[in-house]
Amino acid sequence: MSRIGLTAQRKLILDIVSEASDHPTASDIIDRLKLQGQTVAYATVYNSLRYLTDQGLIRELKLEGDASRYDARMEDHQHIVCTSCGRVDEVMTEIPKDWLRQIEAETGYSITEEQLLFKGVCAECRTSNNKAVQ
Amino acid sequence: MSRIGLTAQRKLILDIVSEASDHPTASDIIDRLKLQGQTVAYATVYNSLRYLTDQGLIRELKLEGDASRYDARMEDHQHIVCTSCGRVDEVMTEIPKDWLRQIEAETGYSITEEQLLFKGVCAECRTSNNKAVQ
DNA sequence: CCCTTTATTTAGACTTAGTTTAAATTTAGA
DNA sequence: TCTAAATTTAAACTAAGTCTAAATAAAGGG
Repeated sequence: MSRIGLTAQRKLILDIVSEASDHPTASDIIDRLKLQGQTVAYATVYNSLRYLTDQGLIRELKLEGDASRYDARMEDHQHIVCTSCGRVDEVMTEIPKDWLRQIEAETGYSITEEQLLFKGVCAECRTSNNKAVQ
Repeated sequence: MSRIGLTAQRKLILDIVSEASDHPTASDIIDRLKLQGQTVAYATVYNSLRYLTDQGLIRELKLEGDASRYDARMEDHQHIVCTSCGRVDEVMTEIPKDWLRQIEAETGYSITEEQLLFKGVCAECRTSNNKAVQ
């Protein structure tokens, strides 16, 4: 029985996710590793991201687009994406407990997790009369 | 300027999505077309799904797994997925308005859309002492 | 109606994101 | 040190979806 914990590769990847504020994709992470002059195999990046997710050290997010994004903020929170510029911000406001209880009553499920994605236009895009996606 | 509306292929696909209660994927839809003895090109299924989504006739859902799912119920609603058996149900309970206003205040966004995914264990899985994902 | 233009469908090549495989390497611990 | 288990690696592979260019269908003006 071994309890290796963080290998060098996993640590590198955890550090990148922890220091990022933009919820990077696997491919973003590969780019940043290259910028640091590190070479980590493609599959190792994916394996490590799964390992870190399973260990509860990071979270996998499926937001817009095809590629999963990763987030090292583990406090309970949700996300909001700007339909105009694409930035993703954190939503820290807690989900109303009585609303969750209402949903459990309606559906018969016992809820264990919530993945909430809000979309809208961020303050910057609203002020800079950017008429993109509105 | 032409306003063709529904071609034969698009109508076939809309009917499949409308009659389904299981949020089918593109590949599910291709299977069901084959079962009906219809042949619609692969790319046409994707093109049609996008067209129908753009026209507001169906909704694209990104739930668990890699493939998008499609839903013809257009009333404002959300989804809940059972972590034990994988079934997906609709959540009709409305999002508390004051909570949304709170999030707008916190983030500075003006919210235009919500994609909320709840996870939990459905009533059936709980009673049939299925210990899978708990 | 016929002709031209525009939209749609089609097959198949291609892309992107991620998984699998099997060998090589590393690590842990007896 | 030696062995067994875990991890990393490169490369092949898979799944989901997009793109391209040609073929077909439909619309509208004359």
